[in-house]
Amino acid sequence: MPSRRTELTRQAARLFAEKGYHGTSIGDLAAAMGVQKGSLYAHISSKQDLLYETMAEGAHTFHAGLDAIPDEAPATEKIRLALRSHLRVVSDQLDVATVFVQEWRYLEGTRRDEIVALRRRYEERIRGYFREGRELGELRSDLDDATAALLVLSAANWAYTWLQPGRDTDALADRFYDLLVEGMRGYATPA
Amino acid sequence: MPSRRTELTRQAARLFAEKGYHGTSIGDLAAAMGVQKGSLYAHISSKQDLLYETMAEGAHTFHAGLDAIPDEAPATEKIRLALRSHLRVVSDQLDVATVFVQEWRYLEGTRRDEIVALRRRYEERIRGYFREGRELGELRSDLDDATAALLVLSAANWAYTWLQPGRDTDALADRFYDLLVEGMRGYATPA
DNA sequence: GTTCGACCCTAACGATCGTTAGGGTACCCG
DNA sequence: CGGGTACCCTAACGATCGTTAGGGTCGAAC
Repeated sequence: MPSRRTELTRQAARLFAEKGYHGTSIGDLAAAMGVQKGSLYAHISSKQDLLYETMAEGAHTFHAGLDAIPDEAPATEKIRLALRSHLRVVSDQLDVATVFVQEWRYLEGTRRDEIVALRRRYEERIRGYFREGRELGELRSDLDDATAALLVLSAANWAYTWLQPGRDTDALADRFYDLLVEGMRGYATPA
Repeated sequence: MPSRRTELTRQAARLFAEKGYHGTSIGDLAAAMGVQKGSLYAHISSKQDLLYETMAEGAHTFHAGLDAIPDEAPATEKIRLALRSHLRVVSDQLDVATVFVQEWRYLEGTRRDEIVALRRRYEERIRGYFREGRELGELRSDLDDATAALLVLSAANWAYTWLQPGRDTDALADRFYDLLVEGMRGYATPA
């Protein structure tokens, strides 16, 4: 049985995703919990807490996905698995992922810096896969890996807008991956 | 000399992009105009007006970019030009583009439906280029054009987060295009 | 020289915001 | 039994929200 505290963060993620941080009032949160708004302050010390916790959970989950990728895998495989992981996280925790992408700028103070740093580090891990793939000869030697990483990160970060939970995200990720690796041009696949 | 009215919509786009719609108060707008907040209501009838106008301007500008693409061009060229156009709009009107992507959900009533429909139509025009390219044999016959269009739209819609004004957006667009067409794999480009 | 439109002011409205203080109930553990 | 912990209440706080009413100034047009 989930404690009221964790239930509150769940509802916060849901409402922040749906109406935005500034668009969600403490009263909305309280109503979702079936409680008077003053009562929430037995669990939190400010509304910012809820935003921060949602963001921290998102950052952790995304990073944990990359942590599960074996170091010894080929770089191309790491890219494929990273795409899979990312889409799976977005699908499994759509609310958290939505808030993570959309509402980070409403974080204040040190916490904001912390989350921004985690975001940046995530992007750099992805970029690293591409650099590795180029340097080890798995990818075109003339590959612009920064642009390639940006393309993958765009697809990943945009996913919350269209991904519907319950879909086979692995297959989706593989479709993206295939497209990126093979390209769209006719003669690239003699099929 | 720009009228105060257009200056107001400009400032609104800037502040909405920076702090979000709900994060921007009428007082903030008034301060940016060097005016008392009540005075704004000589120009608008509600805060929503400013959001709607920014959105409408964004929708119009993006569509106008596609309108300039010649019908008789090859589909692949249309895709390349569409990417160029989109990135140029984002760069030239970063505030408007940011609001267009981030704040549309705070529109209310009929206006919201109207803007959402324009968004959808824009996406469909892009998708059409890919379908055309596949059917006319410019692209792989087994191309999943929905996925390919989604990839391009992801890159386009995410651009507001990293694109800095003043950069050569045409070159950027071409890099994206090249990557998408040729793919990342080594043997796809015999150097 | 008066009328008109564009522009801005002050002052206040009712509503809602996030937050606090202080008190209360119910259950578990010693 | 006593103490603690988890949870919720009512009532209010000062601040800020979007919006309105009514009045005022200025320059251009007729």
